[in-house]
Amino acid sequence: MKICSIAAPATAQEAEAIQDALRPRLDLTGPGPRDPALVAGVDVAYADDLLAAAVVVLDGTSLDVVEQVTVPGRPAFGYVPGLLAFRELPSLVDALERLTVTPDLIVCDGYGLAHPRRFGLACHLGVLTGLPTIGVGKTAFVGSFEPPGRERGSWSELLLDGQVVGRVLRTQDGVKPVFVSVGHRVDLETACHDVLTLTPRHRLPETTRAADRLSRSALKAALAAST
DNA sequence: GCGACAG
DNA sequence: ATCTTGTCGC
Repeated sequence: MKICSIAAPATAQEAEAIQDALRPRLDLTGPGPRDPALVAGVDVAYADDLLAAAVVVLDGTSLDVVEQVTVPGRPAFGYVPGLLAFRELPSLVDALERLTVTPDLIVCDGYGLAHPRRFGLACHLGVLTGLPTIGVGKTAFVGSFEPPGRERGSWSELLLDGQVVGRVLRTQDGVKPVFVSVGHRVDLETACHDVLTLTPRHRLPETTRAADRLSRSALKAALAAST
């Protein structure tokens, strides 16, 4: 699939300006894909100045792997809270371009609309690919919230500046909740529905679990090959 | 001014 | 993200 490449800012100020310039291209019109046929998970693993980006496409119903791609690379930007996209997206876009199928939804590690400038990694990847995207974060980043009920499916609003920017969602009874926010072309209700479909027995979506494992093994292989 | 801070 | 042993639970 063809994807717009991400700009390479030299400074944090430039990076923030790029986010502000792209934010108007966001499509927050719902509802987006409910029970998508093909769902992609993306992740990046690091070791010193090397990295491995991975994309895994799953069948939305069986959750079986349909296709997977890995790409070795170098971090394009330091880790700066709020600017994660500039660090991870260059390599992830490379990997996505090598995909032979087009996913109906991309599940990102991290945040989307729940972001200081309302343009987290999931939003950025959505604008670049034109595909529906959502963000699923493992830890708190921005926004305030009350803990959701302990049962799977319980959720509470993630509020930022008086606006609902996401949901804190319990994906399994008694486990730590995850932070769901929309990226592009999906509404929050649909995003949470899809996350629950992707978490039949674990806290994290099968897409992120698969992408995480793949990126780590690819990094290990790249490390061995460079020796 | 001082912390906090996705991955 | 990554560095890391044993340990509790399904």
